[in-house]
Amino acid sequence: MQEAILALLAKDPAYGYELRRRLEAALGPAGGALNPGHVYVTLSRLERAGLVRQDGRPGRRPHRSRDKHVYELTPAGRERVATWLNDVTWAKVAPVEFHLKLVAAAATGMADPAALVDAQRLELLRRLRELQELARNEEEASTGSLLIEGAALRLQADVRWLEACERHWIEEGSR
Amino acid sequence: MQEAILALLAKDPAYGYELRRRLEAALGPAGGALNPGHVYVTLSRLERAGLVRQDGRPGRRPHRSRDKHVYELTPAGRERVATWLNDVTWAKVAPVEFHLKLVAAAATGMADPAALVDAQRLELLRRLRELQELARNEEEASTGSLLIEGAALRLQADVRWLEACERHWIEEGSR
DNA sequence: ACAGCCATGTAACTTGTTACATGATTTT
DNA sequence: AAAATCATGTAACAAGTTACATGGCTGT
Repeated sequence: MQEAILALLAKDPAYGYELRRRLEAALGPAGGALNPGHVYVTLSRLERAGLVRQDGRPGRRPHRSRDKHVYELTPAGRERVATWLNDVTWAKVAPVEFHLKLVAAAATGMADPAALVDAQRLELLRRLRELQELARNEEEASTGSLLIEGAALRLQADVRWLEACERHWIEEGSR
Repeated sequence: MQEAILALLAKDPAYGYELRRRLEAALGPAGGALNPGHVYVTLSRLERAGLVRQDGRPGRRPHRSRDKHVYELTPAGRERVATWLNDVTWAKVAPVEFHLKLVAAAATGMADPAALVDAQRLELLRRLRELQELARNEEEASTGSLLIEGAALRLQADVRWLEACERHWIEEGSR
C-alpha cells in the first residue's frame, strides 16, 4: 500500500480521494475494493515518515478545490520510489496455507485430503471463470487485462499443483 | 501463523519451541526461517482469544519437562480448525506489486520497463534454480518436496507472465 | 568451565483493516 | 429536497515482526 501510493504520487501530486480512484484504475477489476479510510491512514503515516508532504500552495485551483489536501513526494520519498523500482524482491509464492491444511487433515483425521483437494479445485476453477469474465469486459490490451492474465497464470499453476497434491496424498492414502 | 499453530496443536498438545520445530519441518526448506519469539506471541494471543489453553497437568513428564508450557486446543479452537479446513478461500494471487512498478516506471520515466522485466526475470530464474537445489536435498516424495513444487509452478507461471509484460510494455514503448 | 542448544517470554513498532463521523458538492 | 458522490479523517484493534532478556540443560 505504501509503495503503491508513493508510486502514484511519483507521477504527480494528488489528494487522497483521487489516489484511491487512480489506484483502483491501475489495478483494474482484479484488484478488488479498497477501503477509503485506508488511503488517508497511509498518507498520514507516510507524512510522519517524511516521505510525503502537503503541497504548500493553497487556494491555487479556482474550481472545486476547497480543502482538498494535495500531497507530493519529498526528496526522501522520491528516493524510496527509485529504490523500490530497482528492488527485484518477489513475494514468497509457495502455496503454504493449503499445504498445511493437507498436512493437518492427514494427521488429525479431521478432514479427508482428497475432499479438500476436490473442493479447492472447484473453487480455483470458479475463480478462473470469474477472471475470464472480467477480461471480457476489459479492453483488449489494457494494463488491467495484463494483471488479470498474471492472476490467471498463477491460478492455472495452482490447479496443476493440486493434481500433484492429489497424486501425493491419495496414492499415499490408498497404500 | 495463527491457523498454522492451531493446525499443529490439532494433532496433539505441544509447547512453543516444539511447535516451531514442527512448523519448520512441515514447511520444509521452502518455508524460510522463523523468528522464535513469534510463536510465543501468537500463542499468548490465541490464549487470550480462548482458542488455546495451557495443559492443566503439570509435572506429568518425568524427563526434561521442567517449566515447559504445554498448550492444547480448547473446543473453540478445535472448531476453528475445522472451519479453516473446510474454507476454500485462496489468497489473492495477482502479481500486483510488479504490475504497479511497470505502471509507475512508464508513467514517471524513473526506470525503463524493459530493464525492470529483464532484472526481474533473472531474479525469478535464480529462485527457480534455488528451488531445484532444495528439491535435490529433499527426499523424493516428501511433503516438503511437494511444497517446493508448488512454489516452482507458480514461479514458472510468473516467468511466463513476464513475457506477456514484455510484449505489452515494450511494443507499446516502440510505437 | 564454556559453548551451544533448549525454552520462554516481553516491549515496542509497523502495517493492515474496519467502523464510524463529518460535511461539501452534484445530480435527480 | 433528497440521494448519491466527493472528500477527509479518527479511534481502535488485529497481526506480523524484531530486538532483546532470561535462564536451564548438555556435551566436550
